[in-house]
Amino acid sequence: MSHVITRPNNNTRNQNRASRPLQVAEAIKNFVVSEALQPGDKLPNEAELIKRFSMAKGTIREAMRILEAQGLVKTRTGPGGGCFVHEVSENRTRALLSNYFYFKHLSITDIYQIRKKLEPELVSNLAGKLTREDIAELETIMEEYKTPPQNKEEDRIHHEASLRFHSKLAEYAKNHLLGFIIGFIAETLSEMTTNRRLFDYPNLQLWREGREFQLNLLKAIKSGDSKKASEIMTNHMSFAEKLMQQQEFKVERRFSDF
Amino acid sequence: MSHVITRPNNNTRNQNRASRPLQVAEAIKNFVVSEALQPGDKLPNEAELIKRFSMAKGTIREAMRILEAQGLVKTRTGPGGGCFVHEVSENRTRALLSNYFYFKHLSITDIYQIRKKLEPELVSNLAGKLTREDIAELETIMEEYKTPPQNKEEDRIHHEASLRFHSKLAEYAKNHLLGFIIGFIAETLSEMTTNRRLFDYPNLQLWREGREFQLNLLKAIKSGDSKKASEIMTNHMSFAEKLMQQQEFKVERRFSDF
DNA sequence: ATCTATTTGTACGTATGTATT
DNA sequence: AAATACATACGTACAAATAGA
Repeated sequence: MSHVITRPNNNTRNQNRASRPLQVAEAIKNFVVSEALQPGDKLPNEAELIKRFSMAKGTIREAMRILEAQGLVKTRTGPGGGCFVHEVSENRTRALLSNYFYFKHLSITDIYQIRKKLEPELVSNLAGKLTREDIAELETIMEEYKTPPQNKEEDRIHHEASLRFHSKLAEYAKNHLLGFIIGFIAETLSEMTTNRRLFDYPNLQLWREGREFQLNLLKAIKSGDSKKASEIMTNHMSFAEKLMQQQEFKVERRFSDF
Repeated sequence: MSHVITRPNNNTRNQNRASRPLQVAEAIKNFVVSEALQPGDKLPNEAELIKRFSMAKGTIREAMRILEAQGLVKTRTGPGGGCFVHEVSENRTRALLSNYFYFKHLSITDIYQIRKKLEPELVSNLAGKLTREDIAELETIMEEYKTPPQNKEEDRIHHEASLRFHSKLAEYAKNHLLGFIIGFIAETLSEMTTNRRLFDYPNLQLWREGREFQLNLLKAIKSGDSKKASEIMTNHMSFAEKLMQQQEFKVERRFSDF
């Protein structure tokens, strides 16, 4: 017997019960699970839900906004429109997670403690597993790194390209949890360092190390040398951490949009 | 000049613009950031927002539901009530993150790859840093572990207590990112294993190892021996992973409630 | 290209619930 | 206990978007 959407009976009075929209949202989530609905599947439409729950239009709509805010559904107007189950996107999840860290404060040390442990692990997994296309994508990013930076602007572009390089590696992770964490960290660093105090002149040492790192890493990955890849990443992480520490980043706090 | 809440002007027509409630929600988030509002600070009330945005009550309310779903605000009724900035709770964030992994699928191997790297790191940080009260809390959890399990039910209780032990350690992390990840994983495992296929009889070997682990770890932490603590955790992780692999867990997929 | 049917989105007035004073 | 100041819920009417004829 499958789960049925109905109005929860609140005979009990005056207690800490959830608001009606929240109740509706939870009921719909249970419905999705019990019916094993997949992304793209259609939920009952507004009119139908109003009937099933015996609640007002506004209440049902607020419930939909809750589910939408969580990224679990998308709605479309028009014929054939309605409310559809939606796979929660990585971007949205990252944004929600940054909201959590808006009031906490992460230091460079905190972030690099994780990076130093996980990124070597990641490249160790990837060694020998990337397709020609994957490699090509990484090489495209490296193109941006080809020449030494001539000015501050190029310095900034290089810095962001280097974080994109790490994000791209994260995308290839078979371990989705590992990939998500590393991707999240790369984005966080990218946001933190957008407004960073740049060196007074382009940093050639940084450029050289970064380029060498990418070249060596790619070579190790191509040749399937896990141990080597891991080592290269470990060394790079130590270098990057030291550099970031020196630069006294101005951490920009903000909420990410969706 | 600070950011001001006003109605976004959508002169443009018929394009992929965000829905009004979403626009309002984003505007309010920007307002919070620009005014540097802190948890507990009050947002303008419904009537006020209706005026400022020149939008209907329902639209404003839907926007509030979005922010509430993200855990960024809480509303209270009554005089002195209204909408208040709220620090996003860890539980809520964990729930949102599990939604993301609802459609991805994490294996025991995936999860333990992270655990094996991060949990030793955590206890290494904690060694010598815990207060008498912290230790006491951990010992309370260990109480549940004191006697060998007599039946399946006790076996289950022990298993959950052991995950709570890890969660508790995560709470003490100074590195909030590290703490969050470990706490999230512990909760995920706890959910995954609620319905696990238990052994036909209480597992004494598991109990013995678990208890020994907790005792030894606590000793190392008390004495401030980071290296020892890390080692003990590493060994325990290997043991736990092997055990989990053997048990062919039935992974229960569901959305977490709030 | 226009109309039509369908479905969500917006607006608003009213009534009710809830917590503080 | 009553008044007050809010949020919550309801129901209707109409606007906007979109697929298909």
